[in-house]
Amino acid sequence: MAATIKDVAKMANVAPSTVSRVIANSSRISEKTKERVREAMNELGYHPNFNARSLANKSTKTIGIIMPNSAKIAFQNPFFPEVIRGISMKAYQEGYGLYLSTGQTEDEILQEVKNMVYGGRVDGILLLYSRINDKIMPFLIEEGFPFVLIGRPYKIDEDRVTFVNNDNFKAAKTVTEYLLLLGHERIGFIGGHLDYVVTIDHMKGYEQALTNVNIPIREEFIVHHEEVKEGGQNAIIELMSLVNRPTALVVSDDIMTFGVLRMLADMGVQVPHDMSIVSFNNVMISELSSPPMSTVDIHIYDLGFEATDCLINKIHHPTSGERKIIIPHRFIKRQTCNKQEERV
Amino acid sequence: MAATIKDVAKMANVAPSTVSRVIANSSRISEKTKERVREAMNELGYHPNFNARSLANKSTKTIGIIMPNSAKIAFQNPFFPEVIRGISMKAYQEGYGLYLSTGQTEDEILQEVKNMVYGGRVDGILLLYSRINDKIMPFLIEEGFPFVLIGRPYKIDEDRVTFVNNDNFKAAKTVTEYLLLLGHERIGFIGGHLDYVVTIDHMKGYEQALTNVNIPIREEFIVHHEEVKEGGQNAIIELMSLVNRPTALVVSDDIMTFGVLRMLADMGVQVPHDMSIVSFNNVMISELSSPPMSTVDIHIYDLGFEATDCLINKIHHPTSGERKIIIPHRFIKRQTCNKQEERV
DNA sequence: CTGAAAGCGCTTACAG
DNA sequence: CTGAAAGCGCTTACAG
Repeated sequence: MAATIKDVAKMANVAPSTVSRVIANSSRISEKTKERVREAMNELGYHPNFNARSLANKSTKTIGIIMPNSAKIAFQNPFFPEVIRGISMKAYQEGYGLYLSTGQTEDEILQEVKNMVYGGRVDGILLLYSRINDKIMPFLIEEGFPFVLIGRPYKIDEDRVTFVNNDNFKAAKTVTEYLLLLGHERIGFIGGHLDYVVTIDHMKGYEQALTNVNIPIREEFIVHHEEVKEGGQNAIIELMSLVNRPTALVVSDDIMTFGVLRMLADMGVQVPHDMSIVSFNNVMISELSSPPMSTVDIHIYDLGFEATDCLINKIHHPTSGERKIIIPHRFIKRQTCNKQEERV
Repeated sequence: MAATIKDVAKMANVAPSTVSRVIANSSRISEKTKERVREAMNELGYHPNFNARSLANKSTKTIGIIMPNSAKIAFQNPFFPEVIRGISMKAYQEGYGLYLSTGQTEDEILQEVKNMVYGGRVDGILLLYSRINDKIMPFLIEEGFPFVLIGRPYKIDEDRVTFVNNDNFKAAKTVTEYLLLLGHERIGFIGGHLDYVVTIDHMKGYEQALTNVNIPIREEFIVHHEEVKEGGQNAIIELMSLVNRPTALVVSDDIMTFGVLRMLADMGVQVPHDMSIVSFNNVMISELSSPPMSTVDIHIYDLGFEATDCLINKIHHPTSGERKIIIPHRFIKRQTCNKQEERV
């Protein structure tokens, strides 16, 4: 049906191998024949067959993107589209395509990854999340397959994986200190599932800030929920039911904060007057909350962009060492934090 | 490196063709040899090479997803992640993979589509948007390549394309009538770029509702912006600067409505007391606006799911006719609409 | 500077 | 029920 390299060769009166070399723009072919071949290609509307090329080349020029149980959780949070934006931009620049994981459970995803790797469907993989006891990363390490993690590996394997991350510990410590300096002493923490390394880092930063000023860590002030939307709302119910409520909150994710703000408004609790809040991510919509939320911009787009850069590097230079990149964060002060007055 | 069909054949003492048939689970192979071959496959950790299979098969088992200039606009709006969720689910069920467009300009995207089609990179394509004067769809029609449109084709080509859409005209008409029935007479419309068919349909529905009750359409009440976030905010400035301001608004997109609500709050305009608003999409975060927005749930997930179903059908039965599917919508009343009192 | 040939790892008529 | 052979459309040593 479609024109092949043979058709072009015939029309240009050369061998198929020559056509192939013209496509690759080999310097060993004369300008004259290049011209002739190119004309034939245009004439026939020739386009190289991707699968044939991949098979012969053992290179697909495509990157696999692995999200945590894709449909259910991941795409509910604007973090993922935004990180994919960054990935997409860099991938396009470098002529790489994007292949998306679709599995729901971890086992399904692992199976997909195996198919990608063994089947030669992608040249490298981007892991968009970091979870403890995850099976995907160990598999990739074991296989020596090029991949880059967005986030950081938990404890072990630190030196065996390239990753792009924020300093989430420090960011959480800083915003907690900020609340402390505003006079808050009863500060709660709302985070995602403790399986996620980012949650752990946020929590540790929060705890460290409290410990540094000798404020004991109160278990009941720390709540975790997996679902970002309902999670924020449920967390608030728990926290506001305490006899001794917190006056300020560190929330691990902006979408959770939307839930928190919504629920607080329903309860008639004024933010920031009655409750101060700092959050993380600064996704596109964060500035549109009511009131606009103070949050840590983690430069999600850059995470994706840099990770893709690293990955493509690894694909091209498999033996180059592992890299650890920290994308700087920036605290964006908006209107969800207040000085806490002394009022017994 | 990786085990091939030949290695398996050797180990199981059969011909490569037999191994291939075992993979395809051909009924012409005896259970005995199937068992033997499968053992060998396990032993060797065999996984079929994807590119070889695609080349021989002329089928890739992957679907191309085309978004409007991917990075910049598309992923800013939760519509796209949500529709991809639906796509992802159905694709996974049917054993299809997802390949994402990454180009930024229309020309770049068209080039990508050509590569996908001519290069045999995907078996079918999902167009996630419908824009007038778009070059992608005509190309796909011309080539007779399997694709499904989410949205509807504008005027021409109605009968030559399979599409999955909402009745956006009717939905817009209904919500406008709702505002009318609440006593509003000065109703504004904020929409996306008029290139998008969905914007046109919303606007026509809005206008029809007004015309039906003999309210003249006022140009200055209709504003369009492409950017969802800034768009909503800019639109409000324009509308509130009018001498005779609207008392109610039909807004084409929930994220725009977030911008509208934010800006209105800054201006001290009370919603719904001073301004009623209805919106479209009901994305995940819509219920978390302040106040929670009344919006039309268009079942985005279903759009993606059904479109994928249609596409896979088309891939399997290329000659079956074109289908037009309308996903039902549902108006979700929350707290952004009020009865309009008579007050000169 | 160019060509003939082998090979990438599968599938699928064809033959038996 | 199974095998030998040709073919999918490229690339790339090897030779000249």
